[in-house]
Amino acid sequence: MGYSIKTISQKTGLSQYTLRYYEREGVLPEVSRDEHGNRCFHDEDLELLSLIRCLKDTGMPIAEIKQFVSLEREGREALSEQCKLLEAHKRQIEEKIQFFQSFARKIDHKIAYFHSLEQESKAELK
Amino acid sequence: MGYSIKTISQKTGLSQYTLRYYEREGVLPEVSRDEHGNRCFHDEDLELLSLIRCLKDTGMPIAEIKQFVSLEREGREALSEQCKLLEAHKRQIEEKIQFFQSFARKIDHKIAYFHSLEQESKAELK
DNA sequence: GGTTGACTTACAGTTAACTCTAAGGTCTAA
DNA sequence: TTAGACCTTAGAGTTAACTGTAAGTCAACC
Repeated sequence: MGYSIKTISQKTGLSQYTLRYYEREGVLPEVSRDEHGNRCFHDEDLELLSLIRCLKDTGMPIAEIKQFVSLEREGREALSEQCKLLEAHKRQIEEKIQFFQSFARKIDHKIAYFHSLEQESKAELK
Repeated sequence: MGYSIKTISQKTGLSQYTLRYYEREGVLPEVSRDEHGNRCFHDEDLELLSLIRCLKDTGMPIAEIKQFVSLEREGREALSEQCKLLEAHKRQIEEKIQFFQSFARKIDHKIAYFHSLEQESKAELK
């Protein structure tokens, strides 16, 4: 019989506000309703949301996620299109990882430099 | 005799608007002026800006960068404080790298799954 | 000596991604 | 039967980080 918005909010870590916002904006396809008009999420929604989180947290803007999700509705004809999007995004993630690693090294150098300054200061006090 | 804002904008890739905004907000310490009141950047500014870019691009909010930079003015007493900030940030970058790597794998699985669906579709057409 | 171009300030506007409020419906437990 | 917990919508408000505009100064070129 499906999950309430509260449950999905807890399971995904996205606020109820955000879930409604995502549906409004078309990031999430229309969620089905129960007899009272309340949202009724299913396992497919949960699965899609997990992919959406993944895309979002790796820096894909929601406009682009929306595009990806809208291809979902077009079925098999759109599969290669979706693959292209994912592959392009994966390359971006990999670039980001490279960036982050080089930044981490840079920060390391800065930290080492700061430590050497501290040692100097201590030496002066003697 | 120092660099103009235009030069610095080109060297750092930050817009002139952004550079002024950073100074206004205290992300950048007060930049010295020439006899006409125009900003006159020096190599130290350039160096600090390169660290600022690095912190920003690895996800540090500018409010926190501001805090880090304000410690700069306090000289040697603040060094260990600055180190702590950098070290904490480095840990965050490393966590992000982990995250990104696991997300990249997840996207890989999705791509593989999509490819298998495509193969299926082709097989059906025979 | 007028125009062009780079700069200045103060302040208003924009964008993305939420986040909240108001006003209301429905169900359950005391 | 009423208080409380849940949900709904429409639409307004917030936040971070810029980005743009307006009005003005100054120097260099034609």
